[in-house]
Order: sequence, then C-alpha cells, then structure tokens
Amino acid sequence: MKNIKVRFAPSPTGHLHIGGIRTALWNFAYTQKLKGEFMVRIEDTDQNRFVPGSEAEIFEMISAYGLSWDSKARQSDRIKIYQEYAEKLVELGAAYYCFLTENEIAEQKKIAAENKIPYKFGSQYRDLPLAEAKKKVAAGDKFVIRQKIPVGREIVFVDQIQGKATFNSDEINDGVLLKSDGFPTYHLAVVVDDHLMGITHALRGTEWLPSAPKHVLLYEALGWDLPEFFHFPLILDPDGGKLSKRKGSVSAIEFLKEGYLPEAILNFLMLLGWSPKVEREYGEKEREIFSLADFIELFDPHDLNKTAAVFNREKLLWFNQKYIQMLEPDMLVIRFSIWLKKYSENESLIAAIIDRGPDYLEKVLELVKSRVRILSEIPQMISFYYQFPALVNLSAIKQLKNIDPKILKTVIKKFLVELEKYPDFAKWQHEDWESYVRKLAEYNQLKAGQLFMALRVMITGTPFSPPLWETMETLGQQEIFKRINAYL
RNA sequence: GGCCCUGUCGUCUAACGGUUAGGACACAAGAUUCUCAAUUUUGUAAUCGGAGUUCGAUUCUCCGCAGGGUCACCA
Repeated sequence: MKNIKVRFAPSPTGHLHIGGIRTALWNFAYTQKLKGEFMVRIEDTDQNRFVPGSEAEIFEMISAYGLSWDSKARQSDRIKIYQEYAEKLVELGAAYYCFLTENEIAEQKKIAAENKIPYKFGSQYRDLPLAEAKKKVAAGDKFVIRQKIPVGREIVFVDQIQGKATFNSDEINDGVLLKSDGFPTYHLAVVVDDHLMGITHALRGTEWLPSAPKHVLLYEALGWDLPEFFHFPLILDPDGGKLSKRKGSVSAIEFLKEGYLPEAILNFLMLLGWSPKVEREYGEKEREIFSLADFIELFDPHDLNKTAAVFNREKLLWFNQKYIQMLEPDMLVIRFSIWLKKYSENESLIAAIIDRGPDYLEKVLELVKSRVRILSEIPQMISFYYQFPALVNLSAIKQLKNIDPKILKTVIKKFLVELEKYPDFAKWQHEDWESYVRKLAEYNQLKAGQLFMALRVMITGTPFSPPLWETMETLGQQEIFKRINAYL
C-alpha cells in the first residue's frame, strides 16, 4: 500500500478559525498514524480577501497547538500551472472561454427575479467555436474560463463518511475555473493541486460536499484518479448555525490569548465529531482525556460522525481546568510565565512576579491551581501575593455582619501583640498559623470562622481566597503585619 | 425556494435488531471544609412525530416535522 498524503488547506483571509485546528488535527493525526505526509497548502487565490500576516499566523498556530507539517505550498506561486490546466480543459471540451461581464450576469439575475422564475446561469459562449473564442482572447477581450458541465448526467462518487453520493449535473452551473485576473478559483486549484501533489485522502468540511461533483467532473476530464473523500460535519454555535463570534472566541489565537492550553483544546476538539472505537463494559466510565499521542493511535477518519456538533464552551473550560490540574508545579510556572509575557498587559504584576522569582511563583500557583480554569484568571487571583490589596470595608462582608467591629479590632490587636511573644514565628508553617489563630479565637470567645474570615479579608483583600494558613505561610509575618496594621 | 445531509438527556456522545438506553459536561442535593474552589457520593434528564417490516425497532423502510449545508470571478 502506498503512503498516504493529506493536506490542510486554509486561506490567509484573517485569523485561523478554531475549526481549522480541528481539521488540521484530524489530517495530521491520520498521517502520523499511517506514517504519511501532511502538507499545509495556503490557498491564497483571492487577491481581494488576502490579509497580510495571516499566512504566518496560520503556521504559528499549527505549531502552537502542537502539530507540524511535512511540507508546504502556496497556490499564488503556482498560477502558471492552473492556467495551463484551464486551457487544457478548454482543449478537452470540459471548459470554455466566457466573455460575459459581471454586469451582464447581474442583469440576467435581475430579469429572472422580475419574472419570478428561478435563476439558472447560462452563457451564450458555452458553444462558441474555440477558434472564435481564441480570436476574441487575442483581441484582448476580458474573459474567464468556465467549466462546461455536461447536460443530464448523474455524477456518483463515494464519500468515506457520507457514503455514496449522487448528484444531477443539471443542478450545477458552469462555474468559473479561471478568473479574469488570471487566478484560479478554488475548484480548479484544489483539483490540480491535489492531483499534482499526490494527495491520497481529502479531509474537509461538509460545506464542500455540494461542490464535490464539480471536482469529480474535472478529475474525470483530466483522466485522473479521485482521492478518497472525507466530508466531515461542521462545528455549530449553541445558537445554531456556524460557530460565531458573539458568544466568545472563535479563532485559534484568541483561545491562546484567553489562556487555554493547546493540549486541552485539542482534546476537546478531537471529541467533537469523533469518539474512540473501544469495547466498553456497560456502565463503565468512558475515558475522555486523550493526549495527542493517544489520539494518533486511536483515530481513524472513517469513524467520524455525520452529525454536526455544537461547540460547548463549558466543557472546553472543564477540559482546560483538568489539564491545568494535571500540570506538574514547575511546568505550570513555565506555562503561566510564557502566557503572561506573551499576552498579559499587567506590567506592574509582571515586574513583581519576575522580582520575586520562580520559587515563590510556584508556591503561589500551587495554592490557586484547583481554582483556575484558564490562565487569564490567574493574575487577578494571585495579585495579592505580590501587591498590597485594597482596603475592604469589613462590615460589608456577609460573614462579618453580626460581629461587633470593636471586639474584632481588639482581638486583631491582640493577634499582633501576642504574636511577638513567639520568637520563631517568622518560620511558622501553615499548621502553626492555624493552631495559633484557633487558640486566639477560643480565648476571646470569637467564632473561629469569623476570625478566619476577618483575617482573610485583611490579608487577601477578598472573601474568596486560597486556604488561609498556606497563604499566611507564603506571605510571611512581615507582610501579614503590614496588612493587618492597615486596618487598625 | 431547489438540491444534499442529519435528528439519542440542555450539550458532546455510547449502545451485532434483544441493556433497567450507558458515560462525560452542565444542573441539583449530600459528604468534606476556614471562604471560594477542588475532591467524592447520589439525583434530575433523551431515542423528533406517525405509519410499516419483525416475536421484538434507538437501530431497517416510508411519510411528515425540525435543524444544518449549499446554490459567487469566496474559499
């Protein structure tokens, strides 16, 4: 069996969509599994939609998500080739020069609409003798090359996911193959490239299924073998339709900015339209955590679902939290530091973090780890470990409502005074802090929980924080003194 | 609207024509607990509707209905 070759073929028209990462993942995984070749082909044949920098971002994102390519190509480098094949198709009678202008076509549509009849494209140049067409071309007439779709033909091909697909050629119109600017359209370029580059398996979204018969016709005209087609379903928005911007990020780079871990996103994405084919005991918990390596081993595009999947952001968040929890402490430090440098704009916090060093950061991160879903939540959560928190009105805290502020103040003062009697308190561990504060509450007949809360708010600036004792240990006595003093 | 595809808990999904229709996220309740989380236990929740085939249908067929894709000199 010959080696497989697949391609991921994005257009540089803006940020790479997260669905593109899924497409790339499936293509990549399949080649990794079968030791094939994975090509990234930049489909930049629309000069109007070209966005500078977008191509570089595509490659950057593929790498950032842990994937890699074996080869790459750019369609704008291959214009000559497409032109040759367009002309060859004309010679073969599978295409023709068309001199209809866009205005003339618009006029056709308008007339159809006025007469309330469905519009069907038709060109009087379809059967113009080639010699005459060439004469017009030589004379400098503007033209496009259109595919000459045969009349009354049934086009049948097999899709590995959708099954046998049958289309009637009469429902397809003579689409443009070569535009008047000399660039090919997708339909020409994809067929020429896939053949010339030796693509064996074409994995792409179902939005391409309706145009697949056009491609089949082109393969046929040129006498080429079809690749295996896999048209997989789209990712849907919770509101229906394609995944849209309104409810959150949609581009690969935005998810990274928000502090999602690529491996978590990959794990989420691989399960959108696919599930592992494994024997399961009835009622058994099913595995959902898969590394890229696991996935490569298990994935087969033939197992892909036919149904579109809704992008469930809650579940993505859950995956991300899981992956953060699974990170070793030192790895979390590294991952967070990289994210911070790249995407955070909180300069003062960044400076403070660098100043205190990685060991301190590691301690701090371990305290917030189980509370973090995405990395961008961390700065807010850890800032009090680095910066003096804002003063809070204690009586506004729910748990401190029915406690006399005077009594509280007295106890807090005692807390500081008593503490000085212990010579080695600078080295106190969290257990020491805990037993000390508990005793203090007991002697003063204060509810332990209330004293804890008061200290928590004074030290951290918020009623929701990581464990108090560990936090005190981490901050150290000097800092605790300063913060509590601010309330006296 | 034409053509094509798809309908299992709210969502992602599992189930040789035979299971009390399973798992995960979310949600709810309990346990744990210094707060918030995390963890853990339990629970609520689905085969779109109608005919047929069959001893038996989530699974096969047909008809409805619903959702999606597509009908560009965009990919």
